Amino acid sequence: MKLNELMENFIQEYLDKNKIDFDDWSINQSTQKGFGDYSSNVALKLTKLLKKSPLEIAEEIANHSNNNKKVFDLSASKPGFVNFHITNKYYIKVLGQILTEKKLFGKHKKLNQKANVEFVSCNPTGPLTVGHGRQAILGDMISNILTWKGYDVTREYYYNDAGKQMRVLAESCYAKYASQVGVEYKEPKNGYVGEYLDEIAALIIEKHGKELTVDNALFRTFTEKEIFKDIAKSLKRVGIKFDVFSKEGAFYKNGSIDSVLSILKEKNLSYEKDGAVWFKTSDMGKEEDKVLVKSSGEPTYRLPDIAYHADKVDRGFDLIVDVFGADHIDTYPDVILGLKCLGKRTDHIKVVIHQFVTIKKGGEIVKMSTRKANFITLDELNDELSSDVIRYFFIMRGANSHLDFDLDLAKDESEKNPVYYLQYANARISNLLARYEKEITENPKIDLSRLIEKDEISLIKLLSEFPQKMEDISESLEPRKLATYLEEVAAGYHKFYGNRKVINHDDLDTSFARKKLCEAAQIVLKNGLSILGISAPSKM
RNA sequence: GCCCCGGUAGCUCAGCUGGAUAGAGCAACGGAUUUCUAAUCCGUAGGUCACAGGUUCAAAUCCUGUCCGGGGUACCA
Repeated sequence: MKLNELMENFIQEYLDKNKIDFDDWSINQSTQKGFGDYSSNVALKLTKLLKKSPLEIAEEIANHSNNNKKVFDLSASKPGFVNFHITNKYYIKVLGQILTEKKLFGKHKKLNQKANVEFVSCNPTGPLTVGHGRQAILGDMISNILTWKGYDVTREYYYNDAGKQMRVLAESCYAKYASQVGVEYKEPKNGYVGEYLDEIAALIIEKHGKELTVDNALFRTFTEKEIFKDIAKSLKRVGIKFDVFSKEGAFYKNGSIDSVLSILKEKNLSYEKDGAVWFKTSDMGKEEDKVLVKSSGEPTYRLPDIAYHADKVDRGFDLIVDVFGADHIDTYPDVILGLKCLGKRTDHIKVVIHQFVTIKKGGEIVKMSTRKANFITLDELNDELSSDVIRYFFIMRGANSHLDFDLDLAKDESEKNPVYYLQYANARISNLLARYEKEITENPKIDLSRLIEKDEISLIKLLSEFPQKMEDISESLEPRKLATYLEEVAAGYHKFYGNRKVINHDDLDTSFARKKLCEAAQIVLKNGLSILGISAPSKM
């Protein structure tokens, strides 16, 4: 049984025995030293009900019969906490478990459930920016976390290959083409102007000659293909691959957009006004109705989004995660509403919203716009920093906080990036283990209970928390928490390493036990780093 | 206008489903090194948790209001 269950049972037994019906209590890690490893507020919460002083209740609970003396001792402390002191014996047992389970330690067994994670999903109108990078890495790590949790994960990229944006892109590309072949053509209003389009135009000339006219479909298809190639390349450089690409166009072709419209109309949830089709969102608690089909006859993004999500639901995933930028905060509820109106299941959809990245360059905040081409690309970042550093950089802040990305500082600080701290801990262990094998050839008996020093036990304690940590993270979908945890593990290891000599010819039994602890620390570090998609080199 | 996020050490940020004496990294200062890889460790200093009310045995954490900063807000996606 898990540790937290054992502790919960202990308190529950007390409540049952005294016929107290009460469940508003919890057990938390103790923040203060000297009060055990975990503590419960149950006594404090019970004061009103029992009309006794909290300390008195706490003492009563702490003193009631404990069937788990091998796992924990108890104490009560002011103002009324029940403290659990976990025994070394228990930790030693977990250490043995880590060493046996190795790569599987903390990993959930197969759930036989499918999860879909949609992320990046930006239209192929230009290279990926640093802003997209945050989402790419966040989504990738969330996918890893869900895989670790036991899901079969599909990574999906959805984009619009059919709308106005792509038309403007095609025309912008033609404008570049025209200027290169010496034909007069006015650039479209709000067109794209980035240099990448010059290159694509040149490529079109090279492959298809100079005689093309503006209505040639190549300017759309070729450009889309080229830009997409580029996007895929940028993603690959930070270790990201997608399983499925869904195109908006497909939902026009297979009729699902029409069918969404007709269902909504049938249910009297849409109406026509000013030549447009409106979604009666105001009937469902929204402030105003939203447009589904513009008066031009073109749907807004909302409609295909609903059709696309309906398709995802129909594909039978047990969990659907959408990773969106902050601009979707107002819009995704419409999509969910749409699904509900179609009678689709929505309770298994999780939306992770991340705030935007603001870029500083030369001390100035850069307003990013793909259209105006004053963006910083993920590739530029990649040219300067390693994939490991980039991955870590993006999740060092919570997704829900703005990320001020100072490009100069990132380069400057890449040497100080905490990712090296983690990697160094791992490299240190590798080196030590190799050295151990070389120097000590005897095979002493395994006696892990020789680990009794404070720094040893607290390291094991940290390691033992890994499975629960992953459990929490797979709920909250916050990779940052894993990074923070791994930093603690690395710190715990470095501390242990500084205090204790592992290789000691005069005490082989202790040496061996310590070596085992090093192995366990490495197991947890490597497992964690693999989830973050960060390498664990054995030498640095 | 409406919506979202943030305001915690000099700087960058953790902590926020309420719990005990508010943490880490960087920067500053002092120490440890014939190294099991110092990309490390130990210590010192640094705080009115934006402000004001409220709820509670208990508030950085929850509620209300105010101020400041960032972002979003189309018949663009």
